[in-house]
Amino acid sequence: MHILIVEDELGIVQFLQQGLQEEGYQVTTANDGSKGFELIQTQKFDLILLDWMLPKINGLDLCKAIRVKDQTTPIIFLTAKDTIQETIEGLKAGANDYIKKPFSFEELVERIKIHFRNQKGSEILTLGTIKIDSSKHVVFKNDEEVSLTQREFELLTYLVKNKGKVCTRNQILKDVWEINFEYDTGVIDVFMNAIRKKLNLKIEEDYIKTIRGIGYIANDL
Amino acid sequence: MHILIVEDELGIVQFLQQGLQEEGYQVTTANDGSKGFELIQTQKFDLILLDWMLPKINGLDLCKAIRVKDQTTPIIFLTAKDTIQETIEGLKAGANDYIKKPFSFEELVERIKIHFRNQKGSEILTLGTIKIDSSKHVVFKNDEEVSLTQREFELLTYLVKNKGKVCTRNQILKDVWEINFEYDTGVIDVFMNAIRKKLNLKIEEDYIKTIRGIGYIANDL
DNA sequence: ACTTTATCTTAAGTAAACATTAAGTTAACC
DNA sequence: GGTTAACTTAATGTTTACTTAAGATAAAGT
Repeated sequence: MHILIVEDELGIVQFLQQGLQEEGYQVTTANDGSKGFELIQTQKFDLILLDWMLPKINGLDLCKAIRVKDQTTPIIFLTAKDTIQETIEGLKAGANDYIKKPFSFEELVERIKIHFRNQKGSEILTLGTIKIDSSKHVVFKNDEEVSLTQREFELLTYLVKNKGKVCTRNQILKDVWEINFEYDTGVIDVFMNAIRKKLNLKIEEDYIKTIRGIGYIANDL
Repeated sequence: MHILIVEDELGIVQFLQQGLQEEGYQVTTANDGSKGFELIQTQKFDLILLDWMLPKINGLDLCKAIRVKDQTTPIIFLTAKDTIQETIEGLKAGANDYIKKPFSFEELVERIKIHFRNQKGSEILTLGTIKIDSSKHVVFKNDEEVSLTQREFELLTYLVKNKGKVCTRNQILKDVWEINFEYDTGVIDVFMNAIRKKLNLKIEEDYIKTIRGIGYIANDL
């Protein structure tokens, strides 16, 4: 789960980043509104924490800008403003939640969890920095989208689902290609090559290793 | 949209009921926890407003009891308690939001809307610059009306409702055409072609992408 | 170090899936 | 009952992915 923090006060940023990372989240930070906006254009986040008062683009405008393109990613405002009118403005701009400073870290974590539990099971498999979202049929490496064909996708998914276990060529042929008889073909090699190329995986010491004479194995490092 | 209010202070109940009804919501009330629990067993609500201090069963226990059976209906706590520890307890029990008394009616309404907009049928669906008004059965692209036939409309709506998720050909055939068996037909292609033509969507890099070998996916860009 | 064998890599041929058009069929409306 | 619009089927064209095959490279065995 990848969280973006857009906040200019360094103390708060560090406090949040450290705390959220300890909770197991991947955290990216931006110290002003326009930097935050840039990050959102290029990367995919699962949740956004937004300060109200920000240099360059303020939180409210940033929130509106995000919502033009993306209505789904949860946005939580962090703010010292505690007038009701401004709370309402934020919610109207498309925010999903609102926490007043000073807030307790525990409460923030609980509120974050609420938004994640609302996002129903989109089953995301991971292999190191590789993410596979089967409902979207999309693969990310370091949050960059990589386009795979049907077979490439199936093969990669198969290896990742069997992470840590050696998959023999015959098993792969049986489960991915549905070829149930002995058959000498080089198809697997060709697809492995394509996957490694597209995901930029080195043959030696990377997430997918070749077990000579047997097959392949996937592993987080 | 049907809202249940579980609250024992008569003044607040009346204030909320009247206000929410003016906003167009259907409102049902319960003045203690056990009565609220009974209502939930027998009726379906779209959102529940829950007081913390209640006769018979308190709000926290009621919340837990609801969540045993139903994990999805949004629950918002209304409470005078403002200690962080208790806020957290409420969220952990499965509540989705938390408003401290005294609260502004406007803020409450905005928070209610947040939970509804996360749910289904907000009547107007959007896909980038495409707007679908399902109640009026009308589609706009860049605010220009586009006339679609029944099936075209259903197919587009289906894809947009499942925005971000791949819809397989079989799913589409099942859910839009109500064909539940394997059947080789090219109907989907023909309608996709019609939709793309009418909405002027390019095959590459547009709101509706083809996932070769699987189906189609709609996405805001 | 040479041979053997397995895997990697590339390119070209083949097959499958999709896009597109037109014609045929059904259903709705006047 | 005739006419129109919508839906489906079928045929053709186009694109993309899959497979085969063959040469290059790397690992294991002698």
